[in-house]
Amino acid sequence: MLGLLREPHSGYDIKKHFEQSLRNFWQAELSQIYPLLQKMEAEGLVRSRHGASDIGPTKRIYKRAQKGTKELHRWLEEGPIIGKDRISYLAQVYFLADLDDIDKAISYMKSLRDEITKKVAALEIIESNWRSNDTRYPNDLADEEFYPHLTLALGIKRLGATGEWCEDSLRKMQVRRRWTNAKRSQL
Amino acid sequence: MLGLLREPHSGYDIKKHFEQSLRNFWQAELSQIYPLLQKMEAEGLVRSRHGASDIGPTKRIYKRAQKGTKELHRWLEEGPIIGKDRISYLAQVYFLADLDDIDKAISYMKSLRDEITKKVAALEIIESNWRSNDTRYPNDLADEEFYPHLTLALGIKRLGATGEWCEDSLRKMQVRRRWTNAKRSQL
DNA sequence: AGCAACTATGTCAATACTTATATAGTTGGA
DNA sequence: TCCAACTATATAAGTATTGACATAGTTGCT
Repeated sequence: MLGLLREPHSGYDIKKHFEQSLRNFWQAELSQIYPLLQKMEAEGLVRSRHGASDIGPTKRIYKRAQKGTKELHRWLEEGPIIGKDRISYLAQVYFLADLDDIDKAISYMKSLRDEITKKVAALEIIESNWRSNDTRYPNDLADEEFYPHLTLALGIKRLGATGEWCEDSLRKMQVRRRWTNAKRSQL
Repeated sequence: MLGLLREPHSGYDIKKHFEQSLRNFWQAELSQIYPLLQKMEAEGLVRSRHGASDIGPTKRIYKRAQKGTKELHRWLEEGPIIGKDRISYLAQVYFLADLDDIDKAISYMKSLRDEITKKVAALEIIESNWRSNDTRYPNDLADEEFYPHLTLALGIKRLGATGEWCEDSLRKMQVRRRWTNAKRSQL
C-alpha cells in the first residue's frame, strides 16, 4: 500500500489496484485496507485529504508522507523476501492420493489446467493492451511501468510453465490409471 | 494438517513436514500448529494419544478421525483454489522504481536470482535422492509419493522459469541503465 | 561442569486477514 | 418506478498467523 500511495489514492482505488495489476501476487479486501490506512495515518506514514467524487460519497484521498517513503525504501533495501510463497492448490495436489480415486484426481487436475489456461489468456490480453497502448514499448517504458511490466511477464511465464506441468501431470496420471487397472484385473 | 494426519504425527513432526516437503507452497509455525491441533481435536477431526520419545519430553501423537477424512475430501472435491497465491518478492519488484536508483534495483534482482538459484539446486538434490532411493522410479511410485513428487516437479519447473526471468530482467535493466546514462549525458 | 543444539509442548500478545453487515449516493436499464 | 450494479467508506466478529517467551529433557562437545 505504501508503494501504491506514491500517487494519491482512495481506499477504493487501492482495492482496484489489488484486483488489477497486483492480483498475480497479492490481494487485500476493503475491510483490511480501510483500517490499515487509518493506522498508517496515525503512524505518520501517509496523509489524507478529502476529494470530491463524480459519483457516490466523498472520497478520502491518501498519499504517502516522507516517513512512508523511508519505510518503503527500507523494506525494498532489505532484499528479496523469499520462502513465504503460498500456493493453495499445490496443498491440494499434494494430498490428492487421499481420495483413493484416480478419476477424481484426474478431474481435479483437468479443472486446474482449465483455470490456469483462462488466467494465462487473461494476462496475455493485458500484456497485448500494454504493447498497443504504448508506442514506446518495450524499450522506452516509464520507470513506473517498467517494473510492473516485469511482474506481468513473470506471471505469464510461471502460469505457462504451470499449464505445461498440468498437461504433463495428466499424462502421468493417465498412464498410472491404465497401469493400476491392468494390475487390478490380474488379481 | 488433516492431509498429513493420515499417518500419526506429533505437532513437532508436522512442523518438520512443513519445513521439508511442504515448504514450496505453505508454511506454519509451531505456535500455530499446537493450538490448531487442540482445536481440531475438540471438533472431532483428529484424535490424540501419548507416545514415548527417544529423547526429550513425551510426545502427543495426533491422527485423523473419520470426520477429519470427510472434511479433507470435501475440501479436495471443492476443486482447485486459485487466485490466492502470494509471492512477496514480486510486490517488491513491482515498486523497485521507487528507489530511483537503477543500481540498487539491479542488485536487488541479482540477489533474487542468487536465492532462486540456491533453491533450485536444493530442490534438485531432493529430487535426485528420490530417484536413487526408489528403484521403482518413476512409474511405480506409491500413491503417497506420486502426488508429492508432482508438486516437487512443479516447484523445480517454476523456480527454473523464475531464474530465467531474473536473467532476462537483469539484461533489460542493464540496457535501461546504459540508455538512461546516455540520455543524462546529453543534457 | 557448562554450553550449544536439538527434541518436544505449550502460552501470550500482537498483527494480518476474511466474511458479513451497514450506510449512502449515482447510473442505467426493464 | 424499481432494481441491479457500481462508487465509496466503515465497523464488528471471527479466524489465521507470527514472534516472543517459558519449560524441560537429551546429546555431544569443550
